[in-house]
Amino acid sequence: MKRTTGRTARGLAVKKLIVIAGPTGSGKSELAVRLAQTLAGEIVNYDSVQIYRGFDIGSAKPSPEERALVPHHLFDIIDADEEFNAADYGRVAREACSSIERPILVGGTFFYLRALLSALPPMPGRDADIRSRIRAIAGKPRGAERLHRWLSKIDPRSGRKIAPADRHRVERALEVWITSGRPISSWDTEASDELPSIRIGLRVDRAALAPRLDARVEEMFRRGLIDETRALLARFPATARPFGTIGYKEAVAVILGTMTEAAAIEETKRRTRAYAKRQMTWLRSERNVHWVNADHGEETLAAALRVIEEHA
RNA sequence: GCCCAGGUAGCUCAGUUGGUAGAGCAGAGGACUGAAAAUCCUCGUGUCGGCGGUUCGAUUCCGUCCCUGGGCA
Repeated sequence: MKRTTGRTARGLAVKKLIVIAGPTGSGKSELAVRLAQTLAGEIVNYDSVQIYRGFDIGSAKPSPEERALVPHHLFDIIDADEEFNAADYGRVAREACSSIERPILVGGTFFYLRALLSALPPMPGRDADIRSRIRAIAGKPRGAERLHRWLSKIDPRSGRKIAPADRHRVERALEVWITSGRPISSWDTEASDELPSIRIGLRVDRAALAPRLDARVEEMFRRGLIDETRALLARFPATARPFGTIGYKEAVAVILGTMTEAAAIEETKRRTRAYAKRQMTWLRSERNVHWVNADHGEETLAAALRVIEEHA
């Protein structure tokens, strides 16, 4: 196999999306910027919190300086009180990627990535009225069990797959049934729809990751996560979605006086670690991921470039 | 030195009217179809502080020693 720099610089015959994946704190953003500089690429975000305007410190959003180095897309595209979900992301991201010469996807919300690459089935979307009806039942004694029994009746497959306590999934499955008359499990994605991509997974040393994540959380609080949250809280209702995310939820608790700052830091560390673990679990089951060792500077970049050239 | 209260899973603790013990957190693995940094599922043998005694049987009762808090001197 021979490679030429010309081929890499000129672009690829078939456009493949370059995807950088890995747990939080694995150095995805840095690698992406280096890749973008080398390949004349543009960064496209697939992180569900970094899409929100103003949620900067707690989401570890790239700084303005970093963003000035290469074009960055899908950061700061919505406000905290706007409704936005994976399906919206899939639509917005497909459009963004189609207009960009060499997109390099970076983020950690693999469900969003799936919504982009595979697209979600053409099921009905959210329906606020139906949701509140379902939630009213859920709030009653043994409501969760009743909803799950209902689900099992209309969609045994989903009933088996979804745990009664998994309120989000039970709720959505029933919502789809009520609005479309079809069980959610009957909507399947067409595998052929998948956009071609080269997925680079950053492999990290588990033992080294935990202390690094801890340090990063402390740094976030030192840099003013609580003040940032206070300012956002003045503009948006505390019930807005991003206020429930890691770090922001704890910062809100400190502002409300229900948690000490020290406890907030510990809780944020805990949830960050759990999040990284969930990401790794997801990534492990993903097919076609090319693994590259993180934190090896030039070596990581070189390995990533090699993967891209070999699979372009 | 004396008096209390404790010493049980990596941590915080519950419990056993005497039949060798279980929660939360941590940790590990997994799921993921419009809330996804969300929401869930699975996984618990540890000289029950040491040593003696009573007992068929002690982590549980008794004695003693050690350790940690707190109080009194």
